[in-house]
Amino acid sequence: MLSTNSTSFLLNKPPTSLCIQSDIKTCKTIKDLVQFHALTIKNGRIQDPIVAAEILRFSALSARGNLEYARLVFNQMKMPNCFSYNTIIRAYSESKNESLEALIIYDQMLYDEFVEPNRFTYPSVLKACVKIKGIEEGKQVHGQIVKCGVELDSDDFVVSNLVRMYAVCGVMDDARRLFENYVVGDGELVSEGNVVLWNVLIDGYVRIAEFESARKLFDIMPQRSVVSWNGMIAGYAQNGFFKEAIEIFREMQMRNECLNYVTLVSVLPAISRLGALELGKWVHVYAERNDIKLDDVLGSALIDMYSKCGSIEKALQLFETLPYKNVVTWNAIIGGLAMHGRAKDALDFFSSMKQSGVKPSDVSYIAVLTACSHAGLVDEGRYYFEQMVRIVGLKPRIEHYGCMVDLFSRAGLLEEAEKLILRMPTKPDDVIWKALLSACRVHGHIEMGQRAAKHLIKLAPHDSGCYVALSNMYASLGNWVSVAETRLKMKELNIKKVPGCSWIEIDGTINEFVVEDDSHPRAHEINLMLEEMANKLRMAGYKPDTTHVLLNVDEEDKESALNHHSEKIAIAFGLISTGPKTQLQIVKNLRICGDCHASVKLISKIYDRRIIVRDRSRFHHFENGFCSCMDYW
DNA sequence: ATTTCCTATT
Repeated sequence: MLSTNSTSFLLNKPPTSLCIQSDIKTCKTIKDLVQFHALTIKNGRIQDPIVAAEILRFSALSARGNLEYARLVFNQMKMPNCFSYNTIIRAYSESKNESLEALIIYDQMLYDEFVEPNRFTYPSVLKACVKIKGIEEGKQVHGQIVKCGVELDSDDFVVSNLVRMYAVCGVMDDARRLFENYVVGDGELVSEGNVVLWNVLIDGYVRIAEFESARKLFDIMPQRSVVSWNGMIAGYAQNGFFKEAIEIFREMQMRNECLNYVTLVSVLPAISRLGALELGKWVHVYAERNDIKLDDVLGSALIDMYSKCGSIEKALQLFETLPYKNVVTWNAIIGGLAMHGRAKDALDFFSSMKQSGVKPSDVSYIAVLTACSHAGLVDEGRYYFEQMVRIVGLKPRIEHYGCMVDLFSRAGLLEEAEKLILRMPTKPDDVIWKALLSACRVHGHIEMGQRAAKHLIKLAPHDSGCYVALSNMYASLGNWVSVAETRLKMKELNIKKVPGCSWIEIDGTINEFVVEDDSHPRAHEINLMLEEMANKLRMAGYKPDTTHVLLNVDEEDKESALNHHSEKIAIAFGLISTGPKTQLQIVKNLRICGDCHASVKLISKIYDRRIIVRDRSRFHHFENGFCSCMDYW
């Protein structure tokens, strides 16, 4: 750009005057502060404890501060006052990895006969204990608080940090006891408007995934802040309770509760996972209309939402508009492209990322390897794996091995996949064996399939996945005796197959269907549509591929079973609920089966609809009889 | 003069 030159010229001009800061309030940068500091040393004002404390505070806590400088200032104080101790302790407790230093200075403070820790000291000291995960240190500090004799243990800030310390360390019994002693006096609930204390305890239950206790407290708490709502949403979302997260979010809107930036960032992953595009769009519009800052963090969450909800183009558009992109933003778009099977674009973005100076993380490589695996780019996958290990020096995680096993297995390089599993340094998990097993089924390699299944059963004896995959493999070979044996074994061990489940969002409502589902209010119309679809498919010359049906029953029954796979029901519902040519978007919990894949291709042509299906591992864009995955999946 | 809770990517 032409204008860049003139701008940088202006920026590079040296400052015309060196104005010495004479008041700390006018200091903007650490340089200003150093000048001011020098001045106070020269004129002796540094001896004034208040001036010294202010200098310390600026260097330790202001946004442009510098902890090293603060430490030097602190070390030069002959008699640091309580305020100075508190300031430096707080700065260290909030530091990235020097929190232990906060405890060391606190210890120093205890030995200093001229100062006593006060109610401003302990929140930071406790925060430092949490940071270093020091429950023993925390208990000691708790004792010191109780013993100090000035009733610090009835200060809101001290108590909520104590409860937080126990809660974050997972000692919920102690956290609860403290909370009850403080909040409930004489068996009566005392409401002091102390929402934070409630939030902290709820957060503790959420952390150990005790959602019943968390929800109970949330429901009865006398007052809720936006943080209470956000905590529940984030907790549900991070633990896989996506519907619950969205329900709470909806309830917030219904009650006209104030939403903020954190609310949106917390609910978006849940929206992404469910593929609720309409709701996701609403969040985007809400942020724009309410001046919620669309920065790299919220931007990354939105990019992930658009790509997981099928709108990879919208994700790309948004990506271009973000002025600042961090490594997560790049990972989101590269992972999105990979999911949509756009391997070349994913690799191009990966190189732009490096070019723009953002260092790839291990997650970036997961995205890149996923892209290779979905497109069958075996050599490229090998190349990037080697690059990651040998050049970038990242230690491969089990997920990276998973991608490589997947890459080899799908490409039919089963021996190489198995070799890698046997020589990888970490113990292969069930995901890895499952990747190999399902490839063995596709490529009809029964001996290796049985070997993989054996490992799988050992690793996850009560997971239905391996039995289903095994029985699938036998079924596709027509070995019904072995299918029956496998099924019997499942029955004996009381292992239930995870039911196939698909959902489709219509007018902002998520409609969920399981196999052979007829519980929907419009079930009758849906069934009529399913019949019509089957007829039209047959007229188009389609022959159902019944090897995907596990039962040894009549061909006719098998066909009927196929027709009632959850994704077909969802599509039928989509067809009757939307106008002609409207694009349909389906999300499925498992991988789409071969028969559904083949028939949805035709359905997209017969009904002239774009149909986007997100299955467990990737996106399929069906249009005019073809699928974007080019049948490689 | 100071202090607490909730934040994205596979």
